[in-house]
Amino acid sequence: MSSVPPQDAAPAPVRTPGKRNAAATRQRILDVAMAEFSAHGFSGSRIERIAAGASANVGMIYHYFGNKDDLYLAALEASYKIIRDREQTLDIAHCDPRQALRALIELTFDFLATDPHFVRLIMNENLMMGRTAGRSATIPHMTRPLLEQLRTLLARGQKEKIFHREMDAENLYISILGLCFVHVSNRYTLGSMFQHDFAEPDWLARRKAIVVDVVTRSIVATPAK
Amino acid sequence: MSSVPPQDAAPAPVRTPGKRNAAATRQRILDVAMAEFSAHGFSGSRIERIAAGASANVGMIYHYFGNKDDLYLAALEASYKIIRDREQTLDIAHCDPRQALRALIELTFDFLATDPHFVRLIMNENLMMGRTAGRSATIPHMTRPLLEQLRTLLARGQKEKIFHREMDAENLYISILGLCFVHVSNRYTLGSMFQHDFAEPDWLARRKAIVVDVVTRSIVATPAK
Amino acid sequence: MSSVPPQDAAPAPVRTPGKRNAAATRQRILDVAMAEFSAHGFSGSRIERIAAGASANVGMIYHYFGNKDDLYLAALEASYKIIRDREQTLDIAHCDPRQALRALIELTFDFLATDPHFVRLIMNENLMMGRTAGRSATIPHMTRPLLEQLRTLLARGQKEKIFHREMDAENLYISILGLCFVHVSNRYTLGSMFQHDFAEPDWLARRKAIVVDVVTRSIVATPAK
Amino acid sequence: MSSVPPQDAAPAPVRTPGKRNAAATRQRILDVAMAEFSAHGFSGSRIERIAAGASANVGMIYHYFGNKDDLYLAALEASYKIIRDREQTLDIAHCDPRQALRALIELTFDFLATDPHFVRLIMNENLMMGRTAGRSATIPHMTRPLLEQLRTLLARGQKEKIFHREMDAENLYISILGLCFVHVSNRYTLGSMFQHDFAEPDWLARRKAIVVDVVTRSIVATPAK
DNA sequence: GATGAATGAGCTTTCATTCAT
DNA sequence: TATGAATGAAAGCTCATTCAT
Repeated sequence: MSSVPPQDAAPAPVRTPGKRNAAATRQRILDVAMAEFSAHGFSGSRIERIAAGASANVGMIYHYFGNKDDLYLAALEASYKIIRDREQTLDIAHCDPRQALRALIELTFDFLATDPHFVRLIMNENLMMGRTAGRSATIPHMTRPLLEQLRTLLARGQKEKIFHREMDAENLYISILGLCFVHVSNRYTLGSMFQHDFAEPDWLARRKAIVVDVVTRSIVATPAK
Repeated sequence: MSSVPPQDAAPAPVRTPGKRNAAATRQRILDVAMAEFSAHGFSGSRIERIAAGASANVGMIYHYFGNKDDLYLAALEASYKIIRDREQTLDIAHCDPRQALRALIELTFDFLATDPHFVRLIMNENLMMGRTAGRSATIPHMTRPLLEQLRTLLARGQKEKIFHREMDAENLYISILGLCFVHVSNRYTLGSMFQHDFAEPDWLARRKAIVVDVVTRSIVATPAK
Repeated sequence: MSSVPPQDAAPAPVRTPGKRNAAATRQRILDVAMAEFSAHGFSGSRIERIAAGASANVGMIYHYFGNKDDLYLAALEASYKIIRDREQTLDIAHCDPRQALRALIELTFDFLATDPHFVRLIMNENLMMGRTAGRSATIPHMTRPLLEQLRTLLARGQKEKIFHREMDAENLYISILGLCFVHVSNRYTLGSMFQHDFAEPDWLARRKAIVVDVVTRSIVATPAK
Repeated sequence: MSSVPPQDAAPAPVRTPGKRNAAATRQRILDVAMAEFSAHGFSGSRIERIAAGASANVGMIYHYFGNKDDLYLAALEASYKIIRDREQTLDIAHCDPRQALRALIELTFDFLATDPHFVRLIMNENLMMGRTAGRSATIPHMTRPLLEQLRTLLARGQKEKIFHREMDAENLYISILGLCFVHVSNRYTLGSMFQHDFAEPDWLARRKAIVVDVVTRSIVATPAK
C-alpha cells in the first residue's frame, strides 16, 4: 500500500488500478476466480462475489470470459500452469537420481501444502468428473514435460542400478501424488479423526521427510538407504 | 394424530395411504441423498431430485431430516459408518502382523475403489472445510476402533522385530489412505494425464499389489521382502 | 367484491381465490399471460408482471408452464381455441349460402374488432416467423372444422348457381381475413394516416357493411346484389 | 477536435483512421437497423447486433442517433419513405381510371410481398400502439400525396360513370391494404393452416390477379368486368 | 404420514447506456 | 470520428423452505 517504488518519474502510462485497463481487469477477475472456485467449488461460487472481489462488475466477467463455465475453465488452466511451470525449474537430468527424486517429491509436497488452492480446484474438478479438464486444449499439453522428467529420472536411476526395474513413471507419480496430496485434500476429515491441524508447519516438515522416505524405499534397489 | 387404528393386532402389513412405512421412507430418502450428495456435492444437490429419486416428496425430507444441512449430515454419518463397520470385520489381533497389514490395506483399497461414493463425500466435506463433520457427534466416536487396530498392529509388529520403530499409527494410516485414495479421488484428472481409465479392474489389481508393496517396504525392519 | 351469493351454506369446498387452488391459479396465470403477450409481444412481456397480475408468484409460472416459451405457447393455443370454437357456433349447412357467408364474415369481423387480443397475438407470432405455432400440436387440429365449413359453404353456393366457380376456400378465407384484420392490426398507423380512431363503433359498423359487400360481390355469380 | 488535416485539397478520399466516412457509417447503421427492427421487433432488437452488422460500434449508434428509441424512429421513417416514394412514380392522373386502379393495387401488392421488411416494421409499430409513429413529424406529411392520388382516381372514375359513388378514398385504401397485406403479415400462421408457403411466386401471382379482381368488382358501377 | 401448492430470496445472464482514450 | 471498457438495472429462472389440506 504505502510502499511505493522510490523514484518513478518515468513517463510510462501508469494506469490507475481498475480503471480502463483491459488486461489488468481480466487478470484481477481471473485471480479472484481461482480463489473463489477453490474456496466454494463450482456450484458454490458466486459470480457476483468474484466481480466484487476483483473491483469489477458482473458484466465484465461475461465480457471477458463468456460465462461461468468458461471462467472456471480459465481458472483451472491457470492453476495447472503454475505447478507445471514450477516443476520445470527442476534440473532432473544433471544431478544424482536419488537427489533428483527427493527434489521432485519435496517440490510437489511443498507446492500442494503451501498453496491449497490447487488441491481444492483439482478435487472439485474430479467431483465434476473431469467435465472441464476434458474440454481443455492446454491442460494435456502441459503435462508432457512432467512425464518426460519422470521417465528420464527412472531411466537414469535404473541404468545406474540405483533403482530397481519394477517401477514405471505412472505408478511412481501416483504414489508421490497420493502421499503429497492426501493430508491437504483430507485436511479436515483427518483433523477430526486425529484431533490436530494437518496444516501445521511442524507436522508438515516431519511428514515430508516420511514421504521422501516411503517413496525412496519403494524404488531403490539397494536396501541401504 | 388422534385417529389411531382400532385394533393393531393385524398380522399382515396393511398399508393405509395416510400411514405408509415411515422407517422405509426415511431410509429410501437417506440412500438417495448419499448418492445425490456424492454425485453433485452439497451445493449442486437438489432436494427435489432426492425426493423424486426416493419416490417421496419434498415435505417428507423436511419432516424426517429438518433441512438440507441436516440431511447432508445424516448422509455423511451413514457413509462413515459403512467403512468403519467394514474395518471392524478384520481380525487384526490374531494373525501375522504382515498379513494383517496386507489385509487392512487391501480392504481399504477395495472399499474405496469399489464404491466411489464414500471418496466423493469425503472430498466434498473437505472442500467445505469440514463444516459438517465438525458438527457430528458420532463420526469421531466411530474412528476410535480403527486407531486401536492400527496401534495393536504396529505394537505387535514392532515387538516381533518385523516392523521398525519409527512409524506411528497416524503416519501409517495416512500413507495407506493416500495410496488407496488418490486414483479414486483424482480419477478424471489423472485419466486425462495418462490417457486411460483409472477405474479399470486390471489396472486396479496391479496397483493394489504395488500399494501393498510400497506400504510394507516403508515399515518392515528386515530388508528381505 | 361486496356482492356475495345470497344464501350459500352449501358444504361444497369453497376455495378462497388464489389460495391453494391449482386449477384456478393456472387459469389465472394463463388469462393474464394472454393479455400480457398480446400487449407487449413475446420479448416485451415480463414474467414478473404476469405473476403479479395473476396474484401468483414467478415460481408458480415455472411450476405450471415450464418456461416463458411454453407459457406463450399455451396462451397462443388458448387464444386460437376461442375463435375456432366461436366459428363452430355457426350453422353453415342449413341456411341460405349468401346468408351463411354474411354471418361468417360478420362473426369474424366482430370477433377481431371486439377483442383485439387475438389479432395482436397472431401478429406477434408471425413476427416471430411462426416459431411457436409450428410447435403446437393442437393448432393445426383446430383449423380443420373451419376449412370444412368454408368448403361446404362454397359447394352449396356453387351448386345452387349463386356463387361462380372461380373461388376456392383458401382465397375466400384470406380475403375475409384481410378485410376483417387490417383495421385492427394496423389501427395505429392507419389512425395517424387518416387522423381518426379505427376502433370507433360507428366507423366499425359502416366498415363491416362494406366488407360484407366487397366479399359478396367478389363471389356472387349474378350481378344483382 | 482541434487537429484539422493541414491542407484539405487532396483529391483522393484519404481515410484517416480517426475520421472515416461519417455519412456512410450513419447510413450503414440505418440500413442494418431497419433489418434488425424488422426481424426482431423493438424489444427483441439488439443495439450490439446492429453495431456489429454495420461494422461499427455501439458508441457510434449513440453518437448518430441518440438512443434505441430514436434509432427505431429513424428506421421507421426511412421505411415509410421508400413506399411513399414508390407510389409517387405512378401517373394516376393521365390514364384510364380502371388501369390506374389496377396499377396502384399491383404496385402495393408487389411492394409488400417483395420486401417484407416494411410489413414487419408496420406490424411491430402497431403492436407498440403507434408509440413511435405518433412522435414522427415526417410520416403524416408523407401520406398526403397518396391520399391525393386516391381522391383524384375516384373522382375521375365516378365522373366517367365507371365507378359507383358509394366508395371513398379511405375505404378503398383500407380494402387494398388489407388484401395486399394479410398474406405477408400472416404468412406463417396462414402457412400452418393451409400447409404451404405463402411467399411462393406462383401463389403470389395468382393471388395478385384475385386481389385486383376483388377490389375492382367492389367499385365498378357497370357489372361487365 | 403424505401431498403438492405457494413463497421469496438469490442465482446467472443480458443489455441499454456512458465515458475515458 | 471511432473504440471498447465499464456500469447498473433488470431479466429469466432456480431452489430451499413453508404450509394448507
